[in-house]
This record gives sequence, C-alpha cells and structure tokens, in this order.
Amino acid sequence: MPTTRDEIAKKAGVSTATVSRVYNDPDSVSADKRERVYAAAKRFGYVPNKNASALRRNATGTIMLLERRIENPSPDERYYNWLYADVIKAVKSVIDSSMYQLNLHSFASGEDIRAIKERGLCDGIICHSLADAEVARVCDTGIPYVACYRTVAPEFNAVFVDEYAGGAAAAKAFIGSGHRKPAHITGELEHVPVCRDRWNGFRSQWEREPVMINGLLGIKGGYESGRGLAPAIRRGDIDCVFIVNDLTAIGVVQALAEAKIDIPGDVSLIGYDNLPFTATLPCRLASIDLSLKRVYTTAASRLLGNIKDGGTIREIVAPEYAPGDSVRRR
Amino acid sequence: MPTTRDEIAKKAGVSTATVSRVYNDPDSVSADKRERVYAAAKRFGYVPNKNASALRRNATGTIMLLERRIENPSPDERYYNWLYADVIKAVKSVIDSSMYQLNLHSFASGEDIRAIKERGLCDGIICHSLADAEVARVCDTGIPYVACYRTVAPEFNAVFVDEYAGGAAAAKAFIGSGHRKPAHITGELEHVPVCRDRWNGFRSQWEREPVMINGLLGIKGGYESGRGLAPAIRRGDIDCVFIVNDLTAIGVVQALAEAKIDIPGDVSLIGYDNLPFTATLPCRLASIDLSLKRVYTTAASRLLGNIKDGGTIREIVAPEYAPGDSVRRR
DNA sequence: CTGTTAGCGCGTTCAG
DNA sequence: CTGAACGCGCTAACAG
Repeated sequence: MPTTRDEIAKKAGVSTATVSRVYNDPDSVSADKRERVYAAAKRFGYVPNKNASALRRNATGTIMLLERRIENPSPDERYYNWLYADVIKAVKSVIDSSMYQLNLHSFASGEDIRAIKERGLCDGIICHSLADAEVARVCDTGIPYVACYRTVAPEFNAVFVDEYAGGAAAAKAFIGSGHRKPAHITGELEHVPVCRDRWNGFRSQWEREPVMINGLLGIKGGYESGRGLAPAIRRGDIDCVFIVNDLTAIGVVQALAEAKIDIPGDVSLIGYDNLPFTATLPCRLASIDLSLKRVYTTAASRLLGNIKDGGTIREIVAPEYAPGDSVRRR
Repeated sequence: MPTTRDEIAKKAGVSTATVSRVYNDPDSVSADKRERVYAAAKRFGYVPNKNASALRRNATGTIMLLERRIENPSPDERYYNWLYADVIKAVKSVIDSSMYQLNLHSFASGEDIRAIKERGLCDGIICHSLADAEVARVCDTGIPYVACYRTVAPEFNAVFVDEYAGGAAAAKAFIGSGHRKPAHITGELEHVPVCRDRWNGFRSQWEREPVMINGLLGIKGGYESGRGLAPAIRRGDIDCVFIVNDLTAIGVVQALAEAKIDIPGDVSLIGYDNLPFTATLPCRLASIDLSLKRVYTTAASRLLGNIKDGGTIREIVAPEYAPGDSVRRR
C-alpha cells in the first residue's frame, strides 16, 4: 500500500508543495526540510506516483525505444535480435533511475511514426538502428529524440558507432601481430554506407591497398566470398582477412573449412559486431565490439537532458577490438 | 495534441461517463451511442489517457515482465538472452492491445520482489523462467501473477512447456525415420528437473532403454559427452542421439566432428530449444521448438483475465519438433 | 441504459 | 523559501 505525498508532508511537518519540490527541484528547498522529507520518505517507503505526476505534468512519463518492425524476419535478420536484449538493458539502466518508464515500440510505416505524436505515446524517443529517412520522420514529430547506433546525417540528434575507427582497429590488430597481406570481405558496398565506412577505415592503415571482395551480406554471402578468396590464401597471397560482420564471417569460416584452410594456421580472421554465438565456431572469432552498452546508456542520458533543456545531441563512440583465437602472430 | 474524453463526449452528444464506459465495458452501452463514440474517437484521434485512468483506478496500469538479474552472465547463460527478445515480443503483442503498459524488471534478491508490492510498481507479474522459491515470493506479494516457461509446483499459477512431451517428440521423430539404436545426452540429471522430464519423455517411447550419458550442461559439457559417445557410434551401437538442449548439442557436434563422425551420415542428432544460432553449425540441427511465443501470449492474456476475474491459471503447452539436416532416414 | 459528480496523487501557480 | 488551492483526464458510485 504505497504512501502518498500528503501523508509524507504531514509526517515531515511540511506542506505538500514542499514534498513535491524535493523531488522535482531539490535545490529550491532548504536543506533542513529536504532532509526531513527524505527521512520520512524512507521510513514510510514513499515513491512519487508516476501516473499522477505525468498526468499533472501533461506528459506521458514514458520514453520510447523505437525500432522498425520486421514482419517475417529472415534467419540472418533474426541474429540481430541478439543485440536487442543488450540494448534494452542498457537503456533500462538509465531510464529506471529517472522518473520515466521505458516503453518498447515498433513501427511498420511512416504513418505509424506520426501516430506516436497524435496519440501522445511518449515524451522522448530513442531510435534503434533507423535509417535517415526514418529518423527524419521521428524528427518531424517534434518529440525529443536521439538516433542510435547507425550513423545518420549530421542534422539529426545521434549517438553512434565510429565505423571507420572500427575498420581501422581491425587493421591495427593485424598489423600489430605481424600480418602483411590483408584482404577484406565486404557486403553490398554500393548500398550499405556502414560497409563503406568499415572498409575505408580498414584500408586507411595499410601502405598498399588490401585485396577486396564485395559479395553479399550474411552467412550465404560470406560463404561465396570465402570460396572466392580460398585460392589466393592457398597461394600465400593473403595472410589475414577482415570481414565486414560476424554473420558474414560465419559463412567465410565454413567456406575455408571446406577448402581445408586452417584458421588461424593459414590465415587470420577478424569479424565485426562481436556477436556471442560465434563461439559456436571451431575457433573463437576475433571481432570488433560495438560498445553498444556505452552507445545506449549515453543516448538515454543525453535524451533525458535534451527533454529538460533542449539543444542538440551528437556523440560518436569508438568500438573496441575483441581478441580471439582466429588471429595468430606471424 | 491528444483529445480528451470530455471533448469526445461533447462531439458524440453523450455524457462523459458514457465515453468512459465504451472503453471499459462496451456492452453496457447501447449500440447507437457506442458507435457514435467510436466515430467521434476516430475522427478526432482520441485514445484514453493511460495515466489518468490508472490513477483514477488506483492502479499502476503496468504489467511487469520479471526475470532474475544475472550480474556477470557466463557465455553459456548469455545464449539464453536470445530467447528474451522473442519473449518480450510475444508479451508485448498481448499487452499492447490492452489498457496496460509493459514494464521490464529484474530482481537480485527476495527483498527486491517484496519491494515490487511496497512501491506499487505493477498490477500483474509475468515471471520469466523462475524457480519455485522465487515464484513463491512473487505469490506472497498478493499481486496477480503467472509463472512462465519453466515447470513449477502445482500450487502456482503457470503456463509452461510440457518437457516430457518434448522428449517424447524427439523419440517419435527418430522412430518415424527408422532409427533403432537411441542414445541420450543429458546434463546434471540429479539437479535439473527439466532434464529429467526430457529424458523420461524420450525413454518412454522406446522398447529397450536408450543409452544415456549424464554429463554437464553447456558447450563444454556437450563436448565431453560427445567424446564419450564416439566409440559406441563408431561401433554401430548407436544410430541416433537426442541431446538435452541445443547449447550442449553444439559441443557434441564439435566432438563428433573431431572424431570424424559424419552427421547425419553416421548418426542422427536432435537438440532442444531450437535456438537459431545452431544455423552456424555445418548442418542445420533438428530440434524441439519450445513454442515460447504461444507460452507467453497465452500467459499474458490469462493474466489479464486473472486480474479482472481472479481464479487460477494452469496451462501446459506442448513443444513441437523442428526438422533439420541432422536427421536422416535409415 | 444514462448522466452527474467526487476525487485518484501530484505539479504548479500565486501569495505571502 | 514556503504553503494553500486548483485541476490534469479519468473511473466508479450513485441516482435517475
């Protein structure tokens, strides 16, 4: 049976308005009364009622984590469900200690995004991996927002991963362990900006241009690219391969296994995303960890600030190299 | 700018109470007025304010999805994060079309569970994979609840998976495709009731007792068990193996690969859980799908009913065989 | 079946 | 810096 503000006011010997102020603008209350309120709150287990405060405030008291709905996810798309649990937990850790609640929401169309505003669903939006056009829709609602994880155009509020730095980190890991003959397997370079960034970051570190194969993303795409690369590896023209993401890397590993190429004996491999299920591979795949926890906790707290004080949000988080057995010193 | 009930009442030419009733007990309103309210609501984009209704109702308007917090998850534990995204989506699909909001919550101690009541955090609790002792704590709060997925003692409200039927389904799949020499790899049979149920279901279908290896759960445990089983497979004493879960099965596959035993050429395999990342294995692992979507949507709607009308909840959902390349007709 | 009315717990004026 | 008082949008009596 939760206590109410009025009871606490009585117990602490202050007015109800003072109790309210203690929770919304502590500095405007004298230290003495503030402490008395805190003490009474602790003694009687008082927590402000979120529904009442949101109602009074003319707000929803809700922060929305927004993602694109995928009706029938392909197997490859489902792998990224994986990240979702981490993302939720990171956002929750910040939101829970604010006066807001977290709400998960997915949209199928731009119309759905407009409806968020019209139906008054939330006070702030955290966009999970949305493309520029989708973020633009969110921006149009006028609700405070931040786009996360994916790189988006500079006019949007965003906290995202420095994909270029990620590619460069892979190259540095190879170079640091004595590799000299790099290759890169990408996926749909023409259509996927992220792939371009990773590739540009990777090539930036080498004196001579790495070999590059531009295949399809995903396990199957990786398998084909891996087969394409096998002869060159066998000839000794390539001693390390950076693969644009872990999912694609799984296909590469399968192709190399079929071609009797040993990892890391014959060639070293680094993936990207650090998806944990790569532990199902014969050897632990080195990868680039997205630091998603950092991205989303940063985004959530910046958004809360933005709701209060306005302004813009722009932060870039550098991913980190996650070592594995697939890289061997040469 | 969301519309309010009072405006809709005016537009529809009815009283405010009637509008309220249309959303809370539609049958108590004449069809004529009901339609007028719906029409006005649609025209002006009216949606009842959840904060206001929860406040007035003296409730929270929140359903909680509760799980145990794992501070530093082991790699094996992290694999089950996977299921979490599916669970959330299933629960959301039901809660979203009710007047409730979904809230995710984790606890570290029994004290945390008691605090849910004291702080008035929710009107109903969906327990995700909790053990009997934890469910008992939840039950003690007096808040309507349902325990999910794990089998729990009969005195608790629960919707869970029929693990015995799952084991039996694996046996039937083997028998139906002409297998005659079964084995089972389990994990910590003494301590894990689920493992016992799966094993009992499996053995129930065979005339002669299957070979059984009781190792440790997880990839490493499976690897050891797989090594132990290899000689018997090579001798032709075993033509099919049911493994207590997919994670353990991954270890088994690795061990058999090392022992140059071909799947499904030399032996057929069926896992349990149908975790999608088994697609990273050389062959698609047949498995038993938990039907978690069904479990959690059922649980959520039963819980909503329970909040309204009381009563008890007890449903058992049978898992389904999910075919794969790891089983071949003999 | 329908309308009138009294608060649910709180944030925020407005006076002091 | 503090307190009194109003009303956010809604549900649930109650009276017709």
